Amino acid sequence: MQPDGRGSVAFLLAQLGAHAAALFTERVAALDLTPAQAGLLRLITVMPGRSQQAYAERLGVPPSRFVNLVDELESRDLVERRRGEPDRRSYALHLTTQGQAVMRDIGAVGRAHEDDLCADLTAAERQTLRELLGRIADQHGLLPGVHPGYRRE
Amino acid sequence: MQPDGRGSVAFLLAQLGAHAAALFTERVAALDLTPAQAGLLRLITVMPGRSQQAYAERLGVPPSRFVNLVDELESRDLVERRRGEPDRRSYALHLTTQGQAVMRDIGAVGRAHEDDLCADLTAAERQTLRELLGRIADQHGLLPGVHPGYRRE
DNA sequence: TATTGTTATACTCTATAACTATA
DNA sequence: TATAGTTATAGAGTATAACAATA
Repeated sequence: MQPDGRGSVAFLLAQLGAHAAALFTERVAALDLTPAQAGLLRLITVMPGRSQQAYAERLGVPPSRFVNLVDELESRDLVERRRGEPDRRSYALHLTTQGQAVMRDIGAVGRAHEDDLCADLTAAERQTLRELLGRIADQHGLLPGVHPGYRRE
Repeated sequence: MQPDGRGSVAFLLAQLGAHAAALFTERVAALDLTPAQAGLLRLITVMPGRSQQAYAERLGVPPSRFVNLVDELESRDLVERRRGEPDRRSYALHLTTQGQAVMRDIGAVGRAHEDDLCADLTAAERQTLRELLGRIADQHGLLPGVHPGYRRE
């Protein structure tokens, strides 16, 4: 523990990260989504039309689990599987119109989440914080938008 | 996603938190410990001699799981159960001499972990980061030294 | 009767690997 | 024969609740 009694950067990151993730889980639950589902919707938004394999690999999720994730979203008409062309073994994933609408809701949830979390910081302080955290993320090779703890949500 | 393409503070916290936790898991595994075991050893160091119930409540771990945690540490002679006085239903927990030695190893691991994580930041930047993170942690009522994600490690 | 700690059990989540269809 | 996706299954980890000892 450090002189201020709050702990190291590493511990604060782990502690706040878990807290932020738990808050986000609650918030997207209001949209009847898990964080994993929300994350996949976002990824498809950013890079649409890829194969399931491509998304699964990027997220670090084993195929067997990924199928389930897509099944849930497809059964709710948020995501559409389209047979691959010309390789008909694969499926390309796309958001439906409903999926795009839900994606906008997720964006609103994300902004509320951010404001709640940083409520006590000024705009300048948030910017400083984002820069410092971004530097660490860069240095450790973390992909923007890909949650490492994704592997179990 | 933010203009710099790295994401919001909230997302960076969740992402880096999971990454930091994963790195720490690897490091303490070298001591043949899980993060949960290391966390309990630390808690007993800070406030020794309390009842199992007191520790379990503080960590937010259900009693049935806590028993297991103590069993593992006791079987390795790192922690000792002492019958409560005068209430003989309870057990007070203490570190053994071996447990104290392991606790020193955990401290060394923690410092290496911190240095690795913050390698690219100056001392002043680390301090700034710790202050900003500490403010958020305070605001959200997080207890120093208590990992929320503790509930499943 | 209530409380501390323990044990039993059922449930959820996961990865591994077998399987189907296309190539 | 190899690959994309799917399904089956067995294992790990968890919380709930029944239990034993002490108050």
